[in-house]
Amino acid sequence: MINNINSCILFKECTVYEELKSLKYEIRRYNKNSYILEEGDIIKSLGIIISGNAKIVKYDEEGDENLIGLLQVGELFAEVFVINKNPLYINVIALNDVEVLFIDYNSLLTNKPLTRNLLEIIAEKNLTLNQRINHMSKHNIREKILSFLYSFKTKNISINMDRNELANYLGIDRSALSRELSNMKSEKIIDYYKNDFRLL
Amino acid sequence: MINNINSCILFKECTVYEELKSLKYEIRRYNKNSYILEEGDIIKSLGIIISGNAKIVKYDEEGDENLIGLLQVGELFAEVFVINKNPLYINVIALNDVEVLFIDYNSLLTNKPLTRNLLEIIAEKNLTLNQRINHMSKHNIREKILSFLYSFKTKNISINMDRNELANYLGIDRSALSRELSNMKSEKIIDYYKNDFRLL
DNA sequence: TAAAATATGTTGCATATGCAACTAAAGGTG
DNA sequence: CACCTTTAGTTGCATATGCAACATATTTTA
Repeated sequence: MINNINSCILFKECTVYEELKSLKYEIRRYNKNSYILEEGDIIKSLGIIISGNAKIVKYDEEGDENLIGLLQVGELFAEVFVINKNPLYINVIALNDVEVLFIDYNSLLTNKPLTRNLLEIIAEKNLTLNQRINHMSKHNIREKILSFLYSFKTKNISINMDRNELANYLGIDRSALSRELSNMKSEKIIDYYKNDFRLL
Repeated sequence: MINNINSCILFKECTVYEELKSLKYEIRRYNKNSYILEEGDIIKSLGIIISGNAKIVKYDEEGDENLIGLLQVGELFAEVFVINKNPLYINVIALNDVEVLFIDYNSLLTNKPLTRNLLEIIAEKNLTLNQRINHMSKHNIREKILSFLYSFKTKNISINMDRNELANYLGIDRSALSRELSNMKSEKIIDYYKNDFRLL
């Protein structure tokens, strides 16, 4: 259902149907576990999930699968590879039955609002990556956690990662993260229950 | 001298003079040590260094200056803040007498080749940041170093960072970096002299 | 070329944190 | 509800690495 992506930021302040009229695009369907994009591909279209879920993975030297991210309806993927004409070094795999809208990059560039939105999306990712680097650059776990929590600019924080994901995000060991969270709780620096944190 | 920026990637496959005709822009001059952009500013123009050098810094909680990067002739700065309309959280300071070309973002968007180039620049930065995160995510110093060196895709590597900068880039201690480099040299995993490295 | 400044290497030491292995709690499923 | 799976917390231990302080090497400046 194309309507699903009305909420996609790429179409911010646009009507999907209207914009698509002037674009070169196609809709493709994928079965569970099939490859939507594969390492080495050179792609010329932006992909947007219309229905279903997908994962982005990378295989390391030993061939182990490495989860980079999850894709939900309305999410864009692999934009930077399209823009830079670089061969993909990630894989995008359907987690269930998935529909994808592919928009030809060249035709998208003729559309000013969409181009502006694309720029915004990538610039936003840029800031996000920079933020993560800032957290990771801190010299100990406590500072990493605090850097992360402060970035929410509020005392009450709900995060959308479990402990494992948070540990990966900050580049630390899960058990060490748990340990330090405990310490900080007992020192009354923070309080938390599950994924809700509070700065004291 | 506007000619200095012919090499700027923003003008890739363009003639600066030609493109500027259709753009809203201005050229500003700054004395050594003056602020080109200041934390908190909301900016609507992309800046490009035409002459001189500048630094990008951030002040931490204690007010200590933190070097984020250096700007040379032809380099773009603070693009992501322009695109996202976010207030700046960095400062750009002239290291000597500096001339800056400011191009109004809205008018730039009307120019397809420049917009495409801007997208490329930001996408490229994105990949660079991702790469750095990959290095930093490794679990020990040796792996960080190797991840960094492998990313050059060649056995002979010249880097443009000194040890201190490299240590910061990888998020580790300088002396620990030196130590590990020594170890790797004596184990004949790598060889190096100054900023030239070789994978064995 | 001497002297000062900067960059890199070395080393001892303390400890923060990764790792492994386990326990406890929560969530999901039939 | 009982069972299984997933997620989170705990703890002992070994060690990699941060830190500090110094030594050496290289570059810059006058």
